[in-house]
Amino acid sequence: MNNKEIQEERVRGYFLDATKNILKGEGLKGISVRSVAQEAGYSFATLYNYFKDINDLVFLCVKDFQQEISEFVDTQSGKARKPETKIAEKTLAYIKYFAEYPGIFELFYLTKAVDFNHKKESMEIITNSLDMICEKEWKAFDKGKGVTPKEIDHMRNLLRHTVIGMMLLYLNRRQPEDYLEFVKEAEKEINTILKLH
Amino acid sequence: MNNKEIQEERVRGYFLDATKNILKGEGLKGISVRSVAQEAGYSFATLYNYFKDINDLVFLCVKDFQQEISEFVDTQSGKARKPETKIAEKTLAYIKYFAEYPGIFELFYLTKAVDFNHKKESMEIITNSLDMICEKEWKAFDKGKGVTPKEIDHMRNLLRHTVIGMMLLYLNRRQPEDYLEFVKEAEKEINTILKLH
DNA sequence: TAAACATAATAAACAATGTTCAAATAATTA
DNA sequence: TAATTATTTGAACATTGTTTATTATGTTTA
Repeated sequence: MNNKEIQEERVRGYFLDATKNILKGEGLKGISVRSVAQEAGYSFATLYNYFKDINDLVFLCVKDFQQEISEFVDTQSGKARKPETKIAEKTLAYIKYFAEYPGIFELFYLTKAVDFNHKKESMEIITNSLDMICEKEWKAFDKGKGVTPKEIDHMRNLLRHTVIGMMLLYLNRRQPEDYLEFVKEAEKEINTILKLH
Repeated sequence: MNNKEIQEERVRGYFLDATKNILKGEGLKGISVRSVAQEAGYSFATLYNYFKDINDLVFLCVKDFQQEISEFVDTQSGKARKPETKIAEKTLAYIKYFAEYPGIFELFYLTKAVDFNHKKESMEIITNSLDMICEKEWKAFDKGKGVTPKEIDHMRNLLRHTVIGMMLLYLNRRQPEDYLEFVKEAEKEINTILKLH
C-alpha cells in the first residue's frame, strides 16, 4: 500500500468512525450526508470522493459492529460448561448488546434489503450474525451424544428467529415495556429452545 | 352525523383508500404526501385539512389491515379440529398474508415506535395482532387438560416471537431465499412450538 | 339580487434531504 | 517558481414534508 492509499484509507476511516459514532448514539435517524461529514470534519461533498453514497458508508459499518458484538459477548459470558449453557449465555449477551444500542439493531435488521444494493458481504454477516457468535458451541453440541445434527440445525434456526422477534418487539414496539421483564422473558424462551432447566 | 361530517368522512376515506392501495402495492417507499394525494385525486395540500400529517394517515390504515388479515386467515384455515392444529393453520396463513404484502409487514413491524407519536391504538393492534387472530383457539386450548395456563402463555409468546423473527429475515434479508422453503421452515417451527407432530 | 361570510382546495414558499459538478484550494513535480 | 495534479468544497438541483396565504365555491343575509 503506497502513501496515497494509506492516506485515502485514513480519510475513509474518519468517515467510518463518524458514522459509527452517530449510529451508536442517535441511530439511523441521526445519519445524513451532512451530519456524518461534519462529525468527520469535512464538507458533505468530500464524502462522495470516498464512498459511492451514504448507504455504502453505513453498510460498511456492519463488519466492525459484528466484531464489536463478538468481543462484547465474550466478555459477558462465563467460563465453559455445557455447550447449551454457553449458547444461552452468549445469546443473552447478544440481546443485551442490541438493547444498549438500538441503532445497531436498526442497521442490522430493520433496514431494507434493497438498500444494501450490492453489499452482499454485509448482508451475509448479518444473516449469520448470531450463528457465528455461537459457532464453536454449536459444533461442540453436535459432538455430544443424544441430539441429531438435524435437531441441532432446527434449534439454531428457532433460536435465531425467536431472538430477533423478541428484540424487534421490544425495541420497535416497546413490548414488554420494562427492560428487566424483557431480559427475563428472553432467558425463559432461550432455555426452552435449548431444553435447559 | 350531519351532512358536513358525512362528506368529510368520505374525503378522509378517499385518502385512506389511496394510502392502502399504495402500501399494498409499493409499500412505504411509495408513500409520500404527493403520491397519496394524487391517487386520491386531490392536491397534496388538501391532505393537511383532513390529517395531522402523513404518518397519521399511514397509521390509520393499521386497523383496516388487521381486519383484512383476520378475514384472510379465516378463509384459509380449515374446519375445527384440535385448537393447536387450528392455531398452527391460522399462524401459517398469517405468515402467508405478509409474504404476499411485504409493505404491510413493513408498516406493522418495521416502522419505528416514535413515528407512531400518539397513535397508541394502532400500536396495540399490532402488538396483539397475531394473538387476536388466534384468541378463540388459545382459550379452547386452555380448557383442554394437560397444559397449564402458564405454559400456554409461554407458548403464545414464543410463537409470536418466532413468527415475527422468521418473517423479518425472509422479507428483509431474503433468508431463506425460496418461498416454499420459507413456508416449510415456518411449518416446522410452528409445529415444534405447539408440540404437534 | 347582491354583498358578506364560511368553507374547501390549492399554489407558493420554506426547510431538510441526497447527489452532482465545476470551481477553488492544496500538494506535488519539473 | 511555475505548471500540473489531486483534493476539497460551495453552488445548484431534485425530492421530500409541512405551513400559510390566496383562490374558488357555496351559503347566508341585508
